[in-house]
Amino acid sequence: MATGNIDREDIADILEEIALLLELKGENVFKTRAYRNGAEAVMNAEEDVIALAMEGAGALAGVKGFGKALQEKVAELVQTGKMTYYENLRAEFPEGLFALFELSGLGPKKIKALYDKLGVDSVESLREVCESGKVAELSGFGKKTVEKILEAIELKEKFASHFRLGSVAVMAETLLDSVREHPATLRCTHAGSYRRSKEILHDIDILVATDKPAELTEYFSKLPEVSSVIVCGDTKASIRLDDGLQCDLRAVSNAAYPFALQYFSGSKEHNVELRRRAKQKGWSLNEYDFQGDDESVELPEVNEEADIYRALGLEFIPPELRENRGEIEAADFDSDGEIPQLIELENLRGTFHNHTTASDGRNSLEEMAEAAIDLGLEYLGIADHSKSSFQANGLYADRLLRQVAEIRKLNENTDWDGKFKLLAGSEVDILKDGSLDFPDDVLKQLDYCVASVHNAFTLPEDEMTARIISAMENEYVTMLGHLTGRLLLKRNPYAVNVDKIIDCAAETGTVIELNCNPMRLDMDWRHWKKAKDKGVKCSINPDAHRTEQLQYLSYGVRLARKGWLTKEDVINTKNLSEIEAWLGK
DNA sequence: GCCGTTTTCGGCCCGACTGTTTTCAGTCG
Repeated sequence: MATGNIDREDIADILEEIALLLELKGENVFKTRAYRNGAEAVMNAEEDVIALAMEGAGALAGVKGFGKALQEKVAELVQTGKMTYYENLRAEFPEGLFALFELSGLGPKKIKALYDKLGVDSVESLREVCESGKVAELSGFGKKTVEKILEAIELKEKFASHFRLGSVAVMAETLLDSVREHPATLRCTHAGSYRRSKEILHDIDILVATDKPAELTEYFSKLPEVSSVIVCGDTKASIRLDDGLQCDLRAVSNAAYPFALQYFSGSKEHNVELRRRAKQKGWSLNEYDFQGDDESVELPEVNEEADIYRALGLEFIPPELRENRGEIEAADFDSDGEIPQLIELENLRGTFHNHTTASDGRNSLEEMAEAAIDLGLEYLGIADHSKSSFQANGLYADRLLRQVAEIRKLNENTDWDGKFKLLAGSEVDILKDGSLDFPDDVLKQLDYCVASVHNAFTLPEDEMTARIISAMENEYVTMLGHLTGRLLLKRNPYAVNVDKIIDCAAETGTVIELNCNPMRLDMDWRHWKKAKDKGVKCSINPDAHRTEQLQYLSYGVRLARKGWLTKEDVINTKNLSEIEAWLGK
C-alpha cells in the first residue's frame, strides 16, 4: 500500500492548495484557515509526520492543528499517494486559475467573479477580457481595476518578484539612509523579512517614527531611486525600483514605533501567536498599542520593542528567530527553554573555503591574505578546486602540494606579527561514487579539507546521500561544502536526505559549511537548529573567489543567526591558536 | 475545520489603502 513518495512539502503544498480552492468556493474563512494552519503545522512539527501518517490517521492526533478531518486526509495521502477530497475539489476548477493568485490585486473573490461571469481560466484569457472591455462592466470592477490587472500581468511576466538577500541589501541600506536624513525623522529602521534576514525577499520594509507622517511618505515616494509609485497615503507609501523590487515605508508616531516595529517585522505566523497571547491576558495587540478588552484592564508601559515581549511573559526574541518555529515557547518565562545568545559578525576570527588564481579565483594568496587582515581576521583558509573540477581549473596533486609549500613559506616569511596565518586546504570534489578527488596521502598533508559535490547533480536521493556520507566518513574530510548545491532563484538543490547527512555529521564529527555566497546560503537555515541540537558544528565560509567576496561573511552570520546558532556552534569563532589546536586534533 | 485551567459551542488577529459606491468590499501585509 505504501508509495513512500510523499514528503512534508508535498503535504503542505496540497493543504495550501485546498485552502485556496475553498476560498474560491467562498467557504467559511475559518475552515480555509484550518487548512493553512495544517500546512504550517506539517512543515514545523517536531514529530515525524510521514511515519505517523503511515501508522494511521489516529497516530497524527498529537500534531497541533490536526483535527479529525486533517488526520484522515493526510493519512490517506501519505498511504495511497492520493487525497480524494483534494482531487474532487481540484476538478471543480480549471488548472490555469491558480496562476491568477500570483497577480497582485487579485484575490479569491475577484478571481471567482471573473471565472463565474466571464469564464476566465488563465492569465491569457484574463488579458483578453480586460482588453475587450468586458471586465470593466462587471460590478465591483472598474476602469482602474482593469488597468491594475493589466499592469500586474505585465509585471509578473517581467519580474519574478523574488529577490535574493544579497541583491537587495545595498539598496535597503541606501533607502534607510535617505529616510534617516529627513529632518522630520525621529527614528527609523528596517522591518519585515529583511530585518528577519530571509534569504529570499519580496520587498523591503522601512519604518519611521515622525510627527509629520505625510511629509515622510511624500518624500519617500519622490526619492531618486523610485521607478514608480504603487500607493502613497498619509501613513504608508509603496514604491517600486527599476529592478521591480517593492519598498514600503510606514510612518507612525514615536509612541507607536515599538508596536509598529514588532508588527511589521513579522513573521505573520509569529505575530498571530503573539496576538493570541495578548488575548489571553485580556489585551488586544495591534501596530499602534495595546488595547484592553474593557475599561478595567490595566495595560503595560511600552517604550521599546522588548517591552512588548516582556509584557507578554517572553524574553526578547531576535528578529531572525521570529518564524514561529519554537522561538515563542523558548522565550516563555515559564518554560525550560531559552533564547540563545546568537552569533555576531564580530565573533568570527577566520574562515575556510576561499579560492585564488590557482583555480578559478581572481586574486593571489597575498591579496586574499591582505583582504582578510583588513577585515580583522586571524586566519584565512585557502581551498582551491581539485582536478575533477576542470571547468574551474582544479589543481592536480602536484600543483596543490606546491601551493601548500608556498603557503607555509608565506607564513614564515611575511611579517604578520604572529597575528595572522594562511591555512592550506582544498575544496576536494566528491566524485560520483563517493570517493574523493585526492588520495589520503595527499589529503593528510593539508591543514584541513572541504569536500563538495560539483557534478552528477541528478543522482537519485539515496545515491546522492550515500555518496556524500561516504565522503564524510573519510577521516581527512574536515567539513562539507555547500550541502545541496542550490543556486537561489536559479537552480534547485540536488536530491539529498539532509536529515541523514546531519546524523552522519554528528557521528563522524564532520563540520557542515554555511556557504555565505548570497546565491547559495547553503545549508539552509531551516536545518541548523536541528543540526546544532545534535552537536553538529558549523563553519561560516564565504566561498570567496575575489577579495571583495570575503564580505559575504555578513550574510552567513545573518543566516546562522536565523538558524539559532551561537558563537559556540561555529568553529571559525575560535581564535588562531584554538583553531590550530583543533585542526591538529 | 480546530480548539478548550473561565467554553464540547462559539469563538477564531487586525488595520490601511484603493476603487467603486455613497458606506463598503476586497486585497494586502
